[in-house]
Amino acid sequence: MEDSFTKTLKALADPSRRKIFHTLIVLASAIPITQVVSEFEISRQGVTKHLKVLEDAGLVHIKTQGRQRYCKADAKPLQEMNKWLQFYDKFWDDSLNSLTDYLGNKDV
Amino acid sequence: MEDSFTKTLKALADPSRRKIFHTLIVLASAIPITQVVSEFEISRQGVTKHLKVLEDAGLVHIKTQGRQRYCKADAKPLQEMNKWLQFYDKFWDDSLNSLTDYLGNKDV
DNA sequence: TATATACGCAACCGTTTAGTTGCGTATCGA
DNA sequence: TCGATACGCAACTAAACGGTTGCGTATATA
Repeated sequence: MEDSFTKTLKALADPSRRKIFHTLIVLASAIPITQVVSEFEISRQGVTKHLKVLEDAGLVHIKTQGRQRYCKADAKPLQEMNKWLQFYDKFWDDSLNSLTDYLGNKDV
Repeated sequence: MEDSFTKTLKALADPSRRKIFHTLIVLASAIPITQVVSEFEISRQGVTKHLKVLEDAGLVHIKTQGRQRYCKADAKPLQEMNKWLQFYDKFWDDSLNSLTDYLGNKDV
């Protein structure tokens, strides 16, 4: 299928999903889908779809309890993103120092 | 239109574009589109489209010189990504300490 | 001047995406 | 047991996406 990192990026590339993820992670506790829906202007099915994408990326975990499905955010997949970024931080300040550090020519 | 952060994430959510970006940034110099194309198995127009998305996200800068268009990667938009991530690193180790740090209840 | 090179633009195609509506069903409370 | 609640599943739609092909054109070179 698709690698997990691509899944994570795709999941977070949508503003609605970022909002849902943010809401859930700040809430820090599991809440039923209906309650998630009440925070947004999208339909229940719309939110459910977004939650599925987030769940597929491991950014949200859902467990059923009775007739309710509790959602909880999980930031772990972001670690991979952070790791990915760490490679590029050598480049983003545009300074020759960091670049030559990467290239290993510290004497230049 | 679309906010810059969403553009950045969408641009990088595609594996081909990540590869192009990576190739360009490691190369550290501006190269013509044709040369970029030669590194991949996608058609020239495919690569051009990807470059346009990357350029629109500020991850690549292109300048014309004669009949050639030189592309150069720019990691600056990644800083915004890094900043975004920094908010969430409080959550990804799952420890109560970091969470309570965020909540400001250091005495709990 | 003729030819090759390096591109842009536009059309097209199949797939995915973001979102909706409709309907069915399991669970809970009165 | 009956109605409300909390959902899933499926179908649908309009738009975007990743990629292609065809054609036109400016620039460089022989």
